[in-house]
Amino acid sequence: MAVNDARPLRADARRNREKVMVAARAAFTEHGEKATLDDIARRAGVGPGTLYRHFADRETLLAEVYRHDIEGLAERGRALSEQYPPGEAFAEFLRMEFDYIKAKRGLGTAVKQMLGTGSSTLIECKGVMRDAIGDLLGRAQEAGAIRKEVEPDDVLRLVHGVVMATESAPDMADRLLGFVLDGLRPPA
Amino acid sequence: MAVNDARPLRADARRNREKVMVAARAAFTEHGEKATLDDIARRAGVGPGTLYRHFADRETLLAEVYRHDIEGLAERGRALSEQYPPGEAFAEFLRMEFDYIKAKRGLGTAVKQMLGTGSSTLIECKGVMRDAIGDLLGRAQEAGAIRKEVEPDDVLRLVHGVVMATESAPDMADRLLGFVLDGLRPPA
DNA sequence: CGACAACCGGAGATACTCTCCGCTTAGCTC
DNA sequence: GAGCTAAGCGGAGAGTATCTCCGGTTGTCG
Repeated sequence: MAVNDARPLRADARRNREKVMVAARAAFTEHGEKATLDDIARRAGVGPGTLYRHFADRETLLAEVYRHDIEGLAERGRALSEQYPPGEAFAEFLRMEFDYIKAKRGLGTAVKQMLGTGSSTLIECKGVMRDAIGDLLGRAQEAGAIRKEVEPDDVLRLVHGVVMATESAPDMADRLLGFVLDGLRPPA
Repeated sequence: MAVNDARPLRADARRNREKVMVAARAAFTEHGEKATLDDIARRAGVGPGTLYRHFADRETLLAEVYRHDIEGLAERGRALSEQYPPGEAFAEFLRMEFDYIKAKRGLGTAVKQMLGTGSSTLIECKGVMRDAIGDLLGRAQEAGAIRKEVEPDDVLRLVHGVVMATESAPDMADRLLGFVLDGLRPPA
């Protein structure tokens, strides 16, 4: 729906969709994940009806904003693997993912809750992240920096977990991420 | 409020408060953290007004239910330290905490979100857990099973994180918890 | 038992999500 | 550029959840 229709959106519709996305990103960043949709519509200068035609419900909107960000993250991840040695690149990527979710107060938690509902957009996001992590992880493993039995999903979840657990205490983030990374390294 | 008032509650009020707690625990376990409060009141056989006099809002109620459970957990934790050797007791406690939050679908996430709001009940919970963990952690550290620089707060947050991250995939829980525990052990 | 404070409960104020539909306008055709 | 058509707009409002207020009721104490 609204994602891949036969004919392209009319110009005004496309504009409005974009305005809503921008307003939504701002609102979610500012008020946490529970910004009201009517308010987002108002900020965007469109009626609630317009917002809801483009995004079926609050979760869809949230997921769409998230998807956009995730794709940017994965992109930067690919760049990392060319700038750093394998082990470093991996650790650096985790820190990056980290900073992102940290900047988005509560968004991570909200997204996590939605994963249970089976949103197709989020499943897509997960795939994108899994690929990005999988690549870096594979290299790190070949280089002997990370245990062989660790899988991309493990990393995905661990990072998410640490992020969520430190949303209210960002200072601890690096420290905890460090412990987790140690747990992924091969035994000396 | 309603926690430590000068005079004790009237008998009927006390009864109602208890009925609401029971209904709330059932509802939260059954419908996840978003069971409606009016529904809880109905189940408990009281009016919404009564519910809201005892528990200022949804978060307060959730926190109160949580507190009750946490105290039980901490109690069981103390028992563990007498049944197992230090390192084992510690690991076993984490698994226990784990199973509890897992059983409570989504409650962990909800509680976590509230930590940011500074609920006094939850701060108390955290204190209780920190003490329980601190004790087991201290013994494990003395026995050389866990690194010296690990602090109770680290453990608290890591476990919470893993729990939240595996709410939608409980099968991975043990595995991830294992990685985290490895990260807390002294380097070989 | 009588009086009074504590407590009850439900009607309803408020707020939010999401829908429906009459009006507007972009974009194609001639 | 004028007219036609369907895509799109936006706001009124239905549905629902949270939380409040207050007239009536009931426990408790002298």
